[in-house]
Amino acid sequence: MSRESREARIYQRFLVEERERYSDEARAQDEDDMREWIEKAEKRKAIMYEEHDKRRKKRKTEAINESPAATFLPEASSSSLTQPPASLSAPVHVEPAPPGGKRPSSPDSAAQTSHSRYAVNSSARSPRLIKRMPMRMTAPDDDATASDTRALDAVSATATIASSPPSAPDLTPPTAVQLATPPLDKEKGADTEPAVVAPTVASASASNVATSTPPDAPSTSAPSPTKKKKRELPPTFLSPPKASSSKSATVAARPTKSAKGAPKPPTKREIQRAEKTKKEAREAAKKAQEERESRMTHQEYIAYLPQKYATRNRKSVLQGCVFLYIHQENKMRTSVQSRRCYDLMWEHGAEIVAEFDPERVTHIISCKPKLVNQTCQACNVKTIHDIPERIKTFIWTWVTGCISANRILTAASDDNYKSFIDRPPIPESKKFNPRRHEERMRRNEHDSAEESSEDEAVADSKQKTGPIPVAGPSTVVAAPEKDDPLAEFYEQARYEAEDAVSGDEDDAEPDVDAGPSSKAKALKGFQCDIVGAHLSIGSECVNEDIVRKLEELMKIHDARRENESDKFRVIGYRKAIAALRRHPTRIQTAEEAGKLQGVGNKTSEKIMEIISTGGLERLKTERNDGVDVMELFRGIYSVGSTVARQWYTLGLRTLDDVRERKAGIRLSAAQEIGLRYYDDLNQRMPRAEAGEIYGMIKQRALDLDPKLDIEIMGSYRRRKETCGDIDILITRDPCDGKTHAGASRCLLHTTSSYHTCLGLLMKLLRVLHQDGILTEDLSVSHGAGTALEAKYMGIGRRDATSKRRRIDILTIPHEQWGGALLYFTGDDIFNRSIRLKASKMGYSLNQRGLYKGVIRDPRDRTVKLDSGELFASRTEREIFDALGVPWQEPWERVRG
DNA sequence: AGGCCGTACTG
DNA sequence: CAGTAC
DNA sequence: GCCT
Repeated sequence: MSRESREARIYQRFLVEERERYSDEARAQDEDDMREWIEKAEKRKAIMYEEHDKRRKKRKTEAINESPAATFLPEASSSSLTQPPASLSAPVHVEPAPPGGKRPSSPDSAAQTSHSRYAVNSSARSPRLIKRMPMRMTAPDDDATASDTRALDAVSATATIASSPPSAPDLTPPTAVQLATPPLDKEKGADTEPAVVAPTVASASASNVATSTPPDAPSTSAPSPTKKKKRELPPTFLSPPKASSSKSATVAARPTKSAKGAPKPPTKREIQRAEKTKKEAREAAKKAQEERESRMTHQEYIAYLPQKYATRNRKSVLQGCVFLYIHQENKMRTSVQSRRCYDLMWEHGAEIVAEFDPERVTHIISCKPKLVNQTCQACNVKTIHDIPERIKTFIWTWVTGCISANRILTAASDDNYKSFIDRPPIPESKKFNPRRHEERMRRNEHDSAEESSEDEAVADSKQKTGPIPVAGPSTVVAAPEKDDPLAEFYEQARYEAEDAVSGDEDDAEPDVDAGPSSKAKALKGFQCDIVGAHLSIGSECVNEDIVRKLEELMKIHDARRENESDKFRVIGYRKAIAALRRHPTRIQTAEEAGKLQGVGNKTSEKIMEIISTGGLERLKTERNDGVDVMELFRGIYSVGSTVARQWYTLGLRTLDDVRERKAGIRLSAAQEIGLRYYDDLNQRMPRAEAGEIYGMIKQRALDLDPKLDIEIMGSYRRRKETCGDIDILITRDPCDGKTHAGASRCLLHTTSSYHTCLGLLMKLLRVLHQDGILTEDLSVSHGAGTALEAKYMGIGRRDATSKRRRIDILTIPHEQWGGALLYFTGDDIFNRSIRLKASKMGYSLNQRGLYKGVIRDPRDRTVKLDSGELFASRTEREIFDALGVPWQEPWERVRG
């Protein structure tokens, strides 16, 4: 009550102040803009989804008919170049239909209409509108592509006009700013979105529930606290997968309980020590347990499950299912992953069998896609079609999907078809529903009505929401909800995460009884731990010739990129090269090279060859013009290896080919911009210029709100002599009740003050466009209009005479300053390294901060079953300390 | 043999 | 979802 | 590619 009302009061004051700055007329205009903006955005999004869906389906069917082919062809370009004859001479912006004309007509017409609309837009807009009203959407929303014109469009358009008149449309295509739908249209968006009035530090800690809630109706009227806050924590969101692992049946005592019961009174140190001994005992037991388990066969482990979980209640999500799990492992042992999968399935109520029994098995779960052979083998059938239709075949992600949705997913309700192994398409449409119903009836005799009657798709959206990480000051640990069924799980996760740190802290604490303090804790071997790694970088490298050759080789692999492993090969090369660059003395022998971190056998052999012969055979044999062309194409912003190869395969060889849209290629808005300023954007700018542009932007931002915190990051912050782009980070201390965000949806609907809805970033962009500092936009994050966290990516320049430069602007919640700074300062290798270390220590590091207690899907580590809890993020140093990484100034973080 | 950073926008 | 970027 |  008190917090809400105080926030409301603060917000009221904020409104009053804001109102004073606006004339009635201006406000009315802004309100219109905003309303219109929201409507259009929602409509457009709907259309886009629809279109996209259609297109995807179409493409799918096409793909089947067409041969894959498209490998790297060294020559034979000329023939394909001449293939679409008409197009080459045709006026540039008339796009030739793709060969075969499979696509709907939209592309061509879209390109044209958007051009013409561009003209209309820019001329029809009254000067006043252009000036203070970039949100205006004049374009009718008739076709998906053209309706891209929006938001900043007007502003960027004006800027573009200056440089090249619309009469040459081929040179100045519209700046298709993609100011996509604001998060407003998602329930979720509105909720997670921080309020204009962010809770103060104190109030944040006072509420242990989720994040700040936007002050509902700031004034009196009927506040509707009902629907919004429903979601705090879905009753049974997901379950502790990890829990099982630590649950060694032998270790009965649940340390979590005591931890929960005894909050703070005893000194921190005492608790830590007590926990440490407990933890050690636990760990020993756990390890022994793991050891035993790993020696079991799959069959044995499955048989052992009931015993392992004898003392625990099982969840019911998967109740009634009988799973056969398909894996690729040696039958005599079980891997950790498989065991975790078994655990998870069992814990959620599934029965598991080791051998296929068509009478019993209801689902076949494959640990990964495409294990058709293994599946057939396990089921003792010839083809996958011989498996009775009633038995569903899914891949593992389906299981985690079911668990987080808390229901059995079906192909009908879940369009994630990837979760399903390809089976004859018939059952899906026709027989599926009745059968599903029938099945459901059978397996849910007990908990009946509610489940079977529900519309799954709808139910899904209700339940999906996960727990929201507490974004408070990192020192505050929110207590889990008393009646939250997952409380104990969170507690467990937290406890385990602390294990990871406490060891490190021991090292720092002199008083702890010597003993096992420095156990295995000190994780090492991470690039980020090496202090002074940058020192040998600045000067010209003594191994430059070697590096050159290896870089060549890397580029070749980069260009080829036929499969996933090529990607990692490139990363491997990059690391080796970085190590070589850092090495201060001339490499003399292969052994010497091999000692470097990141340089292995293969590379040291190559190095040896270079040293002795001065060249690399491999370079000569592998090199072809494809590599050069791919490199050329990839220089275009937003063109990556895939597109570059596509174009090459289509016969394109030069940028002019691209400009002329040979072979009917189409460019995205960003690619078009990237192409237009190809030369500018591929050139690094002198450090001084970056500083100047930063200064100009900072000035304008401070004009809007003097209390902003603004910092330049990236290579500038690392003190590089030249900068590839300009990264600017903006935040604002919410201590006075204001933030840099705009109003959230609920405010928009409960007040009539739409003008306040424009977040700082939006306002700033407007100004920068007006002043000609920003000239084009590449992408603007959804939250730019309203959210605390938003990212802008675009192009700008110091003045009309200088080159165009990449500019990124980021706004973030104040408490994430450290995490964001760390991340956007880099460099790349340092980031990877420090994140890897975090992950190995049981944390997760991202641009928002360091999280602990993150639970990942044992199968797919990128899937988080629990997003964890913010652990440190206020300052960079806080994060370094938590990870045991020695402090390094930004310019000391250079690794590549 | 299995990893290799983690997240967001576009279309 | 794939591709791209940071 | 490299590393565990």
